[in-house]
Amino acid sequence: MSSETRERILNSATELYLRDGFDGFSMRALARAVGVTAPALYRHFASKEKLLHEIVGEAYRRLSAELYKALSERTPHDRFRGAIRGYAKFALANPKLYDVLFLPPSMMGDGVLPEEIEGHACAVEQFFDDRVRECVASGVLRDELVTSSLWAHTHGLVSLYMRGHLEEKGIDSEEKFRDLLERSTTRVLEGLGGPAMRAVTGDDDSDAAA
Amino acid sequence: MSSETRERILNSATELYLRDGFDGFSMRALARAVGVTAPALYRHFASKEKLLHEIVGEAYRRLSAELYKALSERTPHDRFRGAIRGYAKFALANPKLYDVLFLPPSMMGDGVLPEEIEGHACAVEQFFDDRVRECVASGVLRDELVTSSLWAHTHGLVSLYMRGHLEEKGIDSEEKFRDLLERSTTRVLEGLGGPAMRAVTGDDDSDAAA
DNA sequence: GTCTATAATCCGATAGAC
DNA sequence: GTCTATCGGATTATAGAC
Repeated sequence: MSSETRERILNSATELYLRDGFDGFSMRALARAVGVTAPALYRHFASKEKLLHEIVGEAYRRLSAELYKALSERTPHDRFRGAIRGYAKFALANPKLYDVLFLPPSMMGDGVLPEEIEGHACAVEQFFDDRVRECVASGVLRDELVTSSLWAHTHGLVSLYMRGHLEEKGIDSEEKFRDLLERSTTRVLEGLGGPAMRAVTGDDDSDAAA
Repeated sequence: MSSETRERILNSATELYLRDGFDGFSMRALARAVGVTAPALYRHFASKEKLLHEIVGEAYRRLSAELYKALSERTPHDRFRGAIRGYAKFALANPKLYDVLFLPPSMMGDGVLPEEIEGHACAVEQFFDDRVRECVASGVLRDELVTSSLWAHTHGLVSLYMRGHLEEKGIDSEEKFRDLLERSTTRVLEGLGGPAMRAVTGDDDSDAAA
């Protein structure tokens, strides 16, 4: 039963953290939300900072679980597209936890993040690197450099959607967003440029000829 | 003289905001920086919240100023690339101000954002729409739908860089980031796919043939 | 318009009873 | 494991003298 209370604290803490930020987050308000008194929280977490670090760890754990599902796909391209879908699925299913992964550093406290969390972050990046690398090997992607471009495109779309910046363009439901993500990813892979694009970028960027 | 003092407060406030972020910002620290005492600030701003709203307005003003510089370029494509550069330039020069433009509204204080700020946000989106539209008209971009893809790609890259997620890939300076942004944008316009891409996306996505 | 002084509130964390 | 009580400190904001 002890871990059940811990879980309840952690859930409320995640919500409060994303609403109030690191400094705005208060152990007292958390205690009120959970329905206990403040000192009781210190039976489960050594300090405010430690508690918040656990939230970040949980976020990475859930994201990783979703990503690794893509490994059951059969081709590099399917695993790569599956990874993007899993990434977005995690973000839409856990919007607050997703926000945690990209919160401004100023809201993550003064101290440095524990090594365990840094490890989780590296693992996610490595996962995407691996997906891209095997796509390059099979000729589906141009080169390893596209990892940044694709991650940026995916994270950017998710981020804009979750903050309502795509509503003016008619993207007002998860279904429409998933459709946009699929079509936008395909377009990015094929090129956003129109018929006149080659003339514009072909002669002043050596990367185009490589 | 009265508005001059106000300006001095606002400048220091912006600076402190850039250093400490939304939560770390304190009226007392601001008073110390300006060289007056805290109560004096309340002669010029009704509350901390009102003062911070003015800072958000300042953020949009700086972003817009950077964006509009791109209008002096001579072709739609140059104006569009210039807009992306200006967007990133603002973000790198004012990282904390950039963050606030994408923070959930719940973290911007209790009340609703002033209408003036909402107007600024819409103006920025309209600006990007216009840049894409004239690129479509001149055949440099495929269609208006790429606005989301390009904004997402740019915002995503900036966001990943500012949170240190690109350091493992050797992007550890603003100069390297600007170079990555240029190359990644060009690649996205031309397509990230390799020689085998058409076979993968050509038959199960009708958008490819359009 | 700025100051000193202060009210009122909130915070993280701990001690010790139960 | 949770409680009451409390320390030491921070904050926003106000009152009233000058």
